[in-house]
Amino acid sequence: MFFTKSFGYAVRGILYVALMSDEKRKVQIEEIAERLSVPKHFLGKIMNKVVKQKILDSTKGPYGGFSVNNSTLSVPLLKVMEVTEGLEQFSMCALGLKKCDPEHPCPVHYKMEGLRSDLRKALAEDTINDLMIGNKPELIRNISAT
Amino acid sequence: MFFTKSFGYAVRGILYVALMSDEKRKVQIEEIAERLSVPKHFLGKIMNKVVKQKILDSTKGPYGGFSVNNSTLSVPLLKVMEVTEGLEQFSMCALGLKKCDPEHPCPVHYKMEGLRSDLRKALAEDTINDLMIGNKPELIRNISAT
DNA sequence: TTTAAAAAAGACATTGAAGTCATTTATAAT
DNA sequence: ATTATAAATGACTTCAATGTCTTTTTTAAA
Ligand code: FES
Ligand code: FES
Repeated sequence: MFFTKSFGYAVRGILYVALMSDEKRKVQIEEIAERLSVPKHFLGKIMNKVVKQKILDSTKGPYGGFSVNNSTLSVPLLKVMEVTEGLEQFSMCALGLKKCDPEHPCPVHYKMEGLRSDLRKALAEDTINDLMIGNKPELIRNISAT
Repeated sequence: MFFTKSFGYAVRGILYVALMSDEKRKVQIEEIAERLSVPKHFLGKIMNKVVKQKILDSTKGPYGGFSVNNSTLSVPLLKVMEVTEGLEQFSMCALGLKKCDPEHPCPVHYKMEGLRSDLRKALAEDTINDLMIGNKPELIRNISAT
């Protein structure tokens, strides 16, 4: 795949919270990790970053957990990528060379630049909300690892 | 970048040999590693795989080294990727889910499938020869890490 | 046939992503 | 105030990609 596991965990975790935290209920890391078959503590660290970047809210203590805020649904996947693995990918040479720019184009530079920008555009356009079309149970099934 | 370092080393190594082994001269790993600023022994292992897959020829001993064969120039980059890091990327879920198919599409499946197939197509179309247009010294500069 | 050169092979070391575990901090209910 | 709950934090382990070093194998020249 193009991304780190952290990115996948983050997207699925955010999505799960967005799908489940209907009313006042908050969603605990325990539940997310179980339903998504994801390592609990590792997911915890990733969700922590997500909260620090205001993509989700969290509260400690009893009846605490993760919940959406007023920006959650409009967060683009590119933002999630930025939080989890950074955006260096998009400015790195596909062949691993130090510089990647039109001044020092490796033999695949122009082609790769096009593909990278396609991917980046797709991630910038797609928001959490865009991933939530469809019926809830099916969506949840489709983000669970089985 | 989308690829492993191994892939980049392989492409650059093959390209260097294709550019330098004009006449009867063979190119040694020592020279390749130096010119491309790549770890010698690691490159050696990668070149070894490349030779095993008949992308290049090699001979041991004095006056030995790596040389192009009659298929080298028509090898697509996809083949180089297959040799170095495999093609699993193209059938893996972008979110890390076990299955990746239209039966179990994650929320980014269709978009990612499109992007992946664009990349795959680009790599399948582009051959070593396609990367060799232009003047030799500049090409060599452009695959050196500096 | 001996020697030197070069690739091939194998045994380790390093590194960063991923994962585990224990402790600390914050908070809601009583 | 105390307690229980849940996130946050930090120390550690694991694993695969990468990188280093040494030894082995092959081959051409003399
Ligand atoms: S220089 Fe290689 S992709 Fe830009
Ligand atoms: S199922 Fe996720 S990319 Fe195909």
